[in-house]
Amino acid sequence: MVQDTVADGATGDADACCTPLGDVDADAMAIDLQVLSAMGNDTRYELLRRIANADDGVCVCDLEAAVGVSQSAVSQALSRLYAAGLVTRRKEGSWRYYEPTETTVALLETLDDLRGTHE
Amino acid sequence: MVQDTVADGATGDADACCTPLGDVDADAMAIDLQVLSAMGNDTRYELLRRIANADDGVCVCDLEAAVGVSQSAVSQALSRLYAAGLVTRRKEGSWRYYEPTETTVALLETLDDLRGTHE
DNA sequence: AGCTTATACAAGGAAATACTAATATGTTTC
DNA sequence: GAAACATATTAGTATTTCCTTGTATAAGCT
Repeated sequence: MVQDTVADGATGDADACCTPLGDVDADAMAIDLQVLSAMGNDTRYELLRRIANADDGVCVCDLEAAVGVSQSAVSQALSRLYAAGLVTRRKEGSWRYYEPTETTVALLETLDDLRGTHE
Repeated sequence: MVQDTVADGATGDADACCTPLGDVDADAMAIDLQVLSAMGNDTRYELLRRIANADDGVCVCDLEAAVGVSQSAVSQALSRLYAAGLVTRRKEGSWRYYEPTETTVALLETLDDLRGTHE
């Protein structure tokens, strides 16, 4: 397993205020960024919420009606969510059903908890 | 408390495959999107990780050395993280120390857990 | 086979983003 | 108060993003 890290430019000279900081795991960062940037968009977030709300899989046609963008935009958004590991897709006849992954469920739950409790 | 929701375009006619989907809370969405889009960026994610890694607050000068962008860019990134409620800032002399909020800690932990366990 | 429906892919453009450079503000030190 | 340092703000720009239109693929129907 590659254990690459992003270099810490400040390593070496400890100035008045500057203490060297722990490095960031580059692989983890890449994965997390995929996830976060995929979720962090109006259209995709809403699609994800709707997919997560439904108990069973949701087909694309449902989603198209729900969010205010073209069929093509929905398809692209879903592809991106899929690439980020946030949804699974299953083909059934000519429809395609999307379901949330554990990652999606866990993150949305965390977000809900945070909003509920504080601030 | 306002309980606004994003309208579900498909409400009413139930087609062959289309079932109406639960609506998405607009307030929750706005907050979550602030958080997710703030975190979902290379520079800001790395800053956040470094801030979260440090036990005590981190001052901007540390961070500037660590990530490969200008002082101005770091300042802007930190402002955005602050606006999203992901860090607190405290002034001490001419330095400014940033610390992670509970939101940051919880989300990064969730992401770590997810990466560790599956896939 | 041809038509319709469901979804994906490709190309282009408008809008948002994230940076740099320059300047401003505030703090410490001399 | 002036110089030096730490951070923020502004303005401009290059890149990226996200959507639309148009086309392709694939399945179901007649």
